[in-house]
Amino acid sequence: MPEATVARLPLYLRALTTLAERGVATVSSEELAASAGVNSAKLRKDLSYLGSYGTRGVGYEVDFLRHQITREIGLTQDWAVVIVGIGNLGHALANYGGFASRGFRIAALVDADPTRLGEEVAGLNVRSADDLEQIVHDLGIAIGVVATPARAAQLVCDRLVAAGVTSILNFAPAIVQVPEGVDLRKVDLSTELQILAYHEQRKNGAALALTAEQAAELAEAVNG
Amino acid sequence: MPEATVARLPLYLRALTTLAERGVATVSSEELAASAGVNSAKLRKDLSYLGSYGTRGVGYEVDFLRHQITREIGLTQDWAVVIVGIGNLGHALANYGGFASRGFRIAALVDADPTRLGEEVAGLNVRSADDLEQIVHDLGIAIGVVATPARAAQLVCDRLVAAGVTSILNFAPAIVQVPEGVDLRKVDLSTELQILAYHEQRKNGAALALTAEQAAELAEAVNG
DNA sequence: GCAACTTTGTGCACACGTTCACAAGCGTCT
DNA sequence: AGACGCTTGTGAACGTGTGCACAAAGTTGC
Repeated sequence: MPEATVARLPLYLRALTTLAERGVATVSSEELAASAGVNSAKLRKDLSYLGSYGTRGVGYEVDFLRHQITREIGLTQDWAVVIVGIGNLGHALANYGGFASRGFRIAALVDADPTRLGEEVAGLNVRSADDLEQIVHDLGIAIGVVATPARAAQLVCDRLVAAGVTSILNFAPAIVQVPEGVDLRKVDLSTELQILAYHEQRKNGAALALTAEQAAELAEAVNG
Repeated sequence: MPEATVARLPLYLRALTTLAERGVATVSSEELAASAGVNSAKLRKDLSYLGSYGTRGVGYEVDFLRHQITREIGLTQDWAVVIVGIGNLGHALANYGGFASRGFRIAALVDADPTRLGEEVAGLNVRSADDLEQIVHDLGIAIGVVATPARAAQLVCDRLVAAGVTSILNFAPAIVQVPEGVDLRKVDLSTELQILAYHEQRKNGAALALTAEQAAELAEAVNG
């Protein structure tokens, strides 16, 4: 299954959940694509990787398709997650309700700052980073979320990997290296803003360029 | 300039900043690529869109290249940003130091909850969502960050756009539509985890499949 | 000044992802 | 039963992105 398709399945799943809550029983690729914000042909091709779960002339059964995607992504089981770094962002992540409702259970919170140990966040006690290996092992954690400062990110990832974690979601603004076989995704808040800034500047630049062109035309009109 | 290249420029910028702080004056594409975690050919092609700023046989001058990328992305000016939705995530974003240091100034915080109004977060008073249009206009805000619950996201985006915001970074787990000419990027925490879960499951599944294959081989060996 | 070495910038081939367009299949209506 | 309308699933064309490989261009050493 193409990586691009995998990245869109959660999108479809969310759209289907919304439809199910509204009591919709069947949906066409056109409708589902619209509510997921993608092209209908792309949606159909994506879904075709799961199998032929649609009915021609009718569409897709919402509940059935939802179950198929859930199974494909692996959300039928629940995943234990450890969050490392309980600063502002770590707090927000620990309290984020969207994880639990999608099969991700925050199993442990870890921080290196001794003054934070024992603090209760989202119903869990913050534990020492020294115990990271033990925690990962005891709770059978496969997914780690890194919300530490940039300088700690590589070390934390190394230790997570050494402890047996094979999937890491990194929020720290740092490039970290992981060995083959470990999946690493990164979410970088300021990178996203920088990409927006680039386009924003180009919008303004385009306006200025147009003005320059208009000025040139004007000059030509005056001189000609 | 290709979109994929634009998305990598902030990465290079960060790597260059790190090098500059270490006092490195020049860097080869090979070294820079390594610290940004990309292929060196890709790095060179990306940089070639900016111009021919390297010296053959030597490499790139760190400070100069940094300045060029900064200019290209549009970080020579600073951008006023409004954060809408001051919940857990909004708090974390408001306090995130990485924005200010990269030319993004949090100019206003807005929330719809009347009990939160006037609360001071990161040195700013939380203002009423009713004043959104006024705030955007008065402070010359071009970039909006949406950290509201999912159900409010579309309305907030509509109002931001109507007020003149042309770039939006959406953290709400909802698909929102924006008119042509408005840039929308979304950061979805649980989607990222779901993608990891998919690969995690496949790793385990692959292990099981291997076992099944081994079992088949074993069976054949026994029967044959 | 020239040869040897290093590194950039880029043409080209390939892989990946997207979109179009349409045949195949299902339900409905007469 | 057969014709008709609708929607899926997919082959094929297209566009974008990646990576190799090498000529061009610079530096260093003699």
